[in-house]
Amino acid sequence: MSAVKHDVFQAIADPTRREVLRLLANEELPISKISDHFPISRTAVAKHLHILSEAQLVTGKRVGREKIYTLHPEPLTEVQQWLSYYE
Amino acid sequence: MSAVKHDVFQAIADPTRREVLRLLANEELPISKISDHFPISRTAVAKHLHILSEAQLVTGKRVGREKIYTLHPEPLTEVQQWLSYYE
DNA sequence: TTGACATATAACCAAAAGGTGTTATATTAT
DNA sequence: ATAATATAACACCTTTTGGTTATATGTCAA
Repeated sequence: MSAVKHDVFQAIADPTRREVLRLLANEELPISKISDHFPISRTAVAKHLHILSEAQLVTGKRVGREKIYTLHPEPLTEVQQWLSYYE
Repeated sequence: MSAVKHDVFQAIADPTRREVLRLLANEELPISKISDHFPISRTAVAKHLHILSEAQLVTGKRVGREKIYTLHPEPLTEVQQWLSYYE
């Protein structure tokens, strides 16, 4: 799970990660709140968030003992541009 | 390679498969011609084509001893629609 | 009819993906 | 000070992915 290993196409390939992005579109959320929405462990959700942050789709800021994740949809334009070829 | 249909998001996650789609955007091609463009074996390319066809992004028609693949970009609209949420 | 060609199929492999549970560390509330 | 909370960091496991090679089958050309 290194710094530039995951690209945006890979990041959005997983349905759980797409749902995470949807959640964060509405509001910033800590890991615990995000993992409440999924039937998997908090550890697994944290890994998904790490992959999303490698793709620069989210950032996490420390607030007290929580880590609050924020959506950054900008990298999705790469997908958009790739798709535009087929319209 | 499961019998379960591959999702279009998963299909386009792989860079080789995205390149295959680009090639087929210009012209229909048999497997052998497609695999000329990649440093991997013909078998590997055939597997990628199988995944793309599970996602309904390509179809293959038998012509003599060749199998000619054709692009069908329609399923990409699912990605387009998913992306539109973030614009 | 024989040989070359195009693809299919099968067995196999290493690495990555997606998950688990446990333990450690930092922060907050009592 | 202690207990509870939130996350991080491991170690570990199973399945999937992306690739290989070898062999079989069907088609075309000489």
